Amino acid sequence: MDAKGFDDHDHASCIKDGVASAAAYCTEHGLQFTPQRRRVLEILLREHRALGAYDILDVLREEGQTAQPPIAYRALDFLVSNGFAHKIERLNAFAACAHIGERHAPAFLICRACRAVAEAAAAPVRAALGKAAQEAGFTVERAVIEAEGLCPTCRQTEAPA
Amino acid sequence: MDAKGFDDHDHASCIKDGVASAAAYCTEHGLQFTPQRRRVLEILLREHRALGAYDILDVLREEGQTAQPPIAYRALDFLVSNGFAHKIERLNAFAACAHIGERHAPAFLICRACRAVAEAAAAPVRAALGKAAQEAGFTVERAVIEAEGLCPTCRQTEAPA
DNA sequence: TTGATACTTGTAATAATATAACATATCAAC
DNA sequence: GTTGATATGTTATATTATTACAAGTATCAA
Repeated sequence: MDAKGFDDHDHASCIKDGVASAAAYCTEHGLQFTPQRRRVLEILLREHRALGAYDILDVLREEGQTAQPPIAYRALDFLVSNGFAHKIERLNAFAACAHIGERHAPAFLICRACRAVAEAAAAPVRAALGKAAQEAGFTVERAVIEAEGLCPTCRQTEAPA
Repeated sequence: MDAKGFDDHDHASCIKDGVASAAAYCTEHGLQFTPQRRRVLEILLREHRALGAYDILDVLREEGQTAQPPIAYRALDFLVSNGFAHKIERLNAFAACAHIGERHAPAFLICRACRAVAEAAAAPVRAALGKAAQEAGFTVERAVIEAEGLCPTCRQTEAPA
C-alpha cells in the first residue's frame, strides 16, 4: 500500500475509481449505494483531507439540499462501516478510503500544515501493538493509529532557507 | 513500563504517588500546582478510566463548586501539557498518567467492557510507525496509538462457559 | 513594598460535534 | 401488489469544546 495523498496523481480518476469501487462492492454485497451516500463519498474523495460532518453538510446545502446533521452522519456511518471512508479520531473528521475494496487497516499520516491525510501500511505497527498488548493480557480488537507531522511537501516549505 | 490499570494494586498509594510526583515536577519546573489542578488530577487518579471533561465538572459541582466548562478544560490542558494526564482521542476523554514524571509516549489499551484504560510500552510500535511514515516521506511528530479490546478480567467474563 | 508583568480563575455566551426519536418514503422479495 | 426491511426527512436535543473578557493572585525587580 502506498501513501497516496502526498504524491502527484490523476485526481479525477482517483474520484472516479473510488466511486466505481464502492459501487461494485455494494452490488456484490447487496448494499444500497444511494445518491446521498454516493454524493458524500464524492465530496470526501475530492480531497485527500479529512472533512467534518458539518463541512459535508455545508457542501450539500450549497448544492441546494436541506441537509440536517443526520443526513451526513448516516451517510458517513455507512461509508465507514463498509470501508469506503475512515474516521480520523484525532480530528473528529472523516476521510475517503484510498483503497476501497482492499481489506486493510491503515495507519493515518496527518500533515499539520496542509491537513492532508494519507494512509500507510500498518501491519508491522499492529503487530508491535498486539505484542505490547499481549504482555498486559489485553486482546486488541481495533486500533487507532494516527501520526501527526509534516508531509514531504510541507517539510520542504518549512525547512530553513 | 507495565500496563497498570488491569492489575490489582494499592490504589490509595497510586493516587497519593501520582499527586506527589506531579507536585515534585511542578516545584522543579516552576509550575503552579494549584488546588484546582490538583483536584482534577486527583479525580482522574481515582479511576483507571478516562473521564470526560463534563464528568469532572459533575464531580466538582457535587463538591459545591460552581464549575463552568473552562475550569475543567484549563486544568486538563495543564495536566496534559505537563504529562500528568493523557487525552484518549477515541473517547474524547482524559485519563491520569500512570507514570508521571517518566518521559514516555505510551500506547493506550481501552477495555470496551469495563472502560478501563491502561498504558503499554509503545517504543516498538512507534518505531514501526516511524518506518512506515518514512517510506512516504512523512515526518512523525506525535502519534495517537489506542487499542480497543478486552482486558484480562473482562475477557474471562466474556468467555463462553 | 510597591508596581509591573505574567499567570490563573470566574463567568457568560456560544461554537462544534453527535445522537435520539419518530414520521414518511422507498426498496426488495415474495 | 403487499409486506417487511431499509433509507430519508425533520425536529429537537445531547455532548464536547472554545471564545471573550473581567477579576484575582503570584512573582520578581526596582
